[in-house]
Amino acid sequence: MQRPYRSGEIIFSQGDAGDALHGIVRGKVRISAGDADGREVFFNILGAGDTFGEIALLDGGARTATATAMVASELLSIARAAFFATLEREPRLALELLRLCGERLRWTSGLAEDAALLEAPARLARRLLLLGEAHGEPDARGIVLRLSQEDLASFLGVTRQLVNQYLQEWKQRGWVDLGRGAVFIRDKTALERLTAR
Amino acid sequence: MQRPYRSGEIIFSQGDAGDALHGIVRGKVRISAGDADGREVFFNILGAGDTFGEIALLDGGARTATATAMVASELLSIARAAFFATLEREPRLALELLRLCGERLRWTSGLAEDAALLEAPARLARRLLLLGEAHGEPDARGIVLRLSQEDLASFLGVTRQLVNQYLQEWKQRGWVDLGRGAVFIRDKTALERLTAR
DNA sequence: CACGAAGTGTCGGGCAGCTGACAGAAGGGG
DNA sequence: CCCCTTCTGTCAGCTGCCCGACACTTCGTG
Repeated sequence: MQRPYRSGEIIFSQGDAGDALHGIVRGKVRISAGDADGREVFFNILGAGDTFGEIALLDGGARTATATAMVASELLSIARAAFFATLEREPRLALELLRLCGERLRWTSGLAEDAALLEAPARLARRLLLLGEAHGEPDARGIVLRLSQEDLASFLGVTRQLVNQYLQEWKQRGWVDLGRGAVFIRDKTALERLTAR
Repeated sequence: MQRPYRSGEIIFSQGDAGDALHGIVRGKVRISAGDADGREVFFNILGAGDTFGEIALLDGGARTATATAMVASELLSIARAAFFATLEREPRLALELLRLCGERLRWTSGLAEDAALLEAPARLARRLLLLGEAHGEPDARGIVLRLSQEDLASFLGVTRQLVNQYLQEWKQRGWVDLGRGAVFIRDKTALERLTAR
């Protein structure tokens, strides 16, 4: 069934006993995990056409992450029982879900690999490029990424100050431009050079 | 089809255009990724009954990681085309693979989360416990984990020296015992306290 | 339009973890 | 049995990143 979510509304929380798969009809959803002290890591940002919540759907276990609507959004949800019932009648649905899982696994293992192998500036450059590709909108000042530096920091597992430090450096060099709650990517190639492993 | 692998033999390498799913009949396989400079991250260690290589199987893309036989092993492999052909006749296979994907996603996102949120000692304690659960053998000196400190370090994305430093500290306190190429877990509860987030 | 909240920009001080280096112990293969 | 390789244990710098703090700007809202 379909229903709207307000901006900032929590769709489900890490640890919840949830078992529904959600699809985004309209809007943006952020997937994150946090610890008791309020520190947070971003796993992903999803947009229209994306699906999430597949882990709990598959094994019926607790939610591994928290999903929050970043803007007013419209979500389509299907519960575990209903999903598996549909699967019986429509086996091709499984293939679709498998494709989704493959994609998700690529993204997540990429995150883990980057975290272990890359220094902060390389990780920042890499995430900027990936997010730019997925959610950036073209603009006079470059490809716009509507994310606060705080959010970027959570994405990398570093502090806001460090993110600011590198962005400032790159701004000097003309690689990016900065606005309140936004980063403008101006020189993709320069950022790509930074991510060289 | 089934075939044996020698200890240390590479099953597939990161970046390869592989498209087969592998199952472990006998032996142990390590899944890792590396950068150009030879640094390496471990993602997982798998044993008999486990399956791996599902990402490339699902989307036909490049291997995200390298798989190496840690000991002499026997693997069962099925190519992409054969797998999807079987899937047509046996739709329940898809459910099995979906369950596997859910499991893998849980593990991988746990890795990414830990890397971002936990300090080195907490990560070390956590991985010791998880690996101990999956691959530890009971022994007079505790639960044995047959892994060099070098390998443990790759698992966490830190240096061998740091791993050694914490293991020494914990050995003093009687929480673990150390041998060449092995860690003996003696006090699970103490290690669990360290992982508290 | 005034105020509070949220975001940016910037600084020092401190420390966790890295680099490089070396010595000793424990296998393993010829 | 001996040599070579692998692994452990340890130390002394160095540095990347964190923490706390504060000023300034922008935006939303009553």
